[in-house]
Amino acid sequence: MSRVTANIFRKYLSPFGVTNSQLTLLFILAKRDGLSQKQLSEIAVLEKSSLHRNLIRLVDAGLVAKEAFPLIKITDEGKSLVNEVIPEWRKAMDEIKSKLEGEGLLALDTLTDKLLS
Amino acid sequence: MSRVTANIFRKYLSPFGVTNSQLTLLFILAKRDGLSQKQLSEIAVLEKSSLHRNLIRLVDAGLVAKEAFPLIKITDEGKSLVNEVIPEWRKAMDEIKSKLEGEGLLALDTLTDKLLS
DNA sequence: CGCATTGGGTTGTATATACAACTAACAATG
DNA sequence: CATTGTTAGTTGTATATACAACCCAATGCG
Repeated sequence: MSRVTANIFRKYLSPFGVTNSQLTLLFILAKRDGLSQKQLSEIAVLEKSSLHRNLIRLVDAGLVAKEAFPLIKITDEGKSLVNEVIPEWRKAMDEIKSKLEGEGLLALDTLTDKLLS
Repeated sequence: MSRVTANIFRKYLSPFGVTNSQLTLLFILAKRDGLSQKQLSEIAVLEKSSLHRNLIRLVDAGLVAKEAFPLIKITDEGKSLVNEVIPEWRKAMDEIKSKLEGEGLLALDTLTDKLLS
């Protein structure tokens, strides 16, 4: 299920040049800017080293800035991107939800049955 | 959500020395042995190159054999492992389900709201 | 005041994953 | 029969992720 949903997100997000994880971080910063890596990693449920490396890519892309180190801030460019992406992100969520619901209320049960029957 | 669930699986599976993905493949082969990589990759929704590399690790671990190449077969050791692991795997699933249900019927909605509010 | 402890951040390493490019082998058709 | 075309499998590369080990700074306590 992780792979299926990640594939759907990727399909909708790739035109924007951001990955699934990167967008999650941008969403968090767009809502509450100026977090430490520690805080970000807790909110995103992302190991601190993984977060660290994601940030490198976001800074390289100019979507996030470490100027106020140790605080992490989203740039104006990052904010614009978030706003542009949201409609496509919603489409991805809709596709995921219909896929999950289409296969029974809790797709996990179905998967369990299929795997362990 | 992918990270949260992967972490739960990892917690229960690590004592057995298999990863989440590897176990999925073993489950599939335990149910229907002797598949081509192509078939396996379709069933597991796993890109063929990713599958290829997972198989290398499974073969190294002696859980899967490529003797009947191009058919992939689970070894007796692999089958035993699957049987040993299933109870722990169920515990992981239970923990995941209670986490999902505990946060509202479709946790995805909650997540959406949290992220985009 | 100095040493120890703690905690955030960084780096090393292994696995996971996808996409793209390639190879090899088999098939179909002129 | 040879050339072409398709397809499974492999390899190259970039990102994602976790865990473990580290470093460095700040703080606390003897």
